Amino acid sequence: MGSERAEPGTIRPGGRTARVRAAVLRAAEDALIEVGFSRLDLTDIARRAGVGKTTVYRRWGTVTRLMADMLLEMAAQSLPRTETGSLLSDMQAHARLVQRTLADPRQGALFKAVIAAAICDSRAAEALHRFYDIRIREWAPCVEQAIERGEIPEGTDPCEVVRAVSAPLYYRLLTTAYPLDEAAADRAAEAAVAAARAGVFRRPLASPSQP
Amino acid sequence: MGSERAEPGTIRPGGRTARVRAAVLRAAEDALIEVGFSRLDLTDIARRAGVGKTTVYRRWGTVTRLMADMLLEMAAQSLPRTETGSLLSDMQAHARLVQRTLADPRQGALFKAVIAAAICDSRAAEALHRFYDIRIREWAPCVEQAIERGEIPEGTDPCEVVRAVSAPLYYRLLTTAYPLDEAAADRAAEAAVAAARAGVFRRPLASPSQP
DNA sequence: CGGTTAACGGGACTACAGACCCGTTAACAA
DNA sequence: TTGTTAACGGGTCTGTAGTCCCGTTAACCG
Repeated sequence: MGSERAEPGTIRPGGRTARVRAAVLRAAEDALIEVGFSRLDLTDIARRAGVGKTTVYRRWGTVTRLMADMLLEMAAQSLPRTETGSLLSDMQAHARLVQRTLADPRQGALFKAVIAAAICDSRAAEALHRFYDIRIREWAPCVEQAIERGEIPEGTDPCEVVRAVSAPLYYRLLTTAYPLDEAAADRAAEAAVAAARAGVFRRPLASPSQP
Repeated sequence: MGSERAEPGTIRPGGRTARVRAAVLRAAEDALIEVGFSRLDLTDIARRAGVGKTTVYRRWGTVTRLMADMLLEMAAQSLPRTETGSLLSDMQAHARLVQRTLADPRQGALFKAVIAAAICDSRAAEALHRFYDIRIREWAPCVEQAIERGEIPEGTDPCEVVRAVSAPLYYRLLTTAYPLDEAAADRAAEAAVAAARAGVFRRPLASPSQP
């Protein structure tokens, strides 16, 4: 993120290196959509990126590490959240965002691929966990405000509510052939809010939400 | 399943073939746990199974098709469901079953792997969808009885309720590093039941639940 | 039983992903 | 600028996953 001073024995993230990284990540994304996760190979990605394959093998080494780096990049681009006055509307907005993202052929394939990568490699898994941690936390304030408004009980774990909205959409994407439509998104939001109102997501004691 | 008559040009699923299939599926499962999905290769599986690698390549051809066959096998072994007198207890039983399965290192790795396979290959995806369709339907009667008892509204889609129980557990498994404990299972069951009581899973009109 | 042939298995062959070597380019400091 | 060296890239080599050929085994039939 920041710019480092370069002393002897120091990395050089400047111009060329950054350009190579961007080209490779973009090429990897393209290749991912075209040939799918399992058929990805670094030689092909290097060719697409117009970069020496030695470079790709030296910097990333494996497909899954490259995917982990893609996740870092994805996490860096933060998305804006809406803030209407009601928890249901906010969670509906979140659900629709997730639904539109996963339903889009390109983005959907990308998300499936990073999940597959996380299953295959622990570093990719770590990167994926960080990514979702960030994304989920971005929506937590909506839930906190709902608590302050008295819509849902004191002590409710905000992140659990936000996850409860996402979960059914991902589950549907991965384990069924049904379309990810707006109705599914709305149901996910309604279900999470109903459960939150019922006090299901209250923390048991004074323990942090993220152990 | 059934036994066929063998006319010229007919398959021979008898003795040896079945034995080979069983040995290969078992070896694939072992290999999966030991080296992980991404490092699976058919030559190694053939060696583990004590079977000619030509056989494995001829019958399955790719890792993902072998995984699809594993899913057929998994779907064939049906599990018993509990039937207490209350929806919450039934859904808690379901949630605990899913939680214990996914939390078990062996089974957890297996389930992650078949999901990864489904992401990589459309045939494996189809097999996975069938598998979950069966598993989810097995628990639907609990929800139907709850409707008859008047616990939840008429017109509730039973499968959607059962999926709502599983979803948060799978989401937690795939996108976080948090442990899949009993508390998570209970929360999943409580959330689904609360949403069902609120009428979130009623079908919009007289349309079938599975389009 | 014996004949037919689906299915298995050993071993040779091939293509190519990934490793390695070493010369070239261009960040960064002075 | 100029020097230093991190990082890039072309070319070559190698291990091995996956294919192919062909002889062997054992299901299934009559």
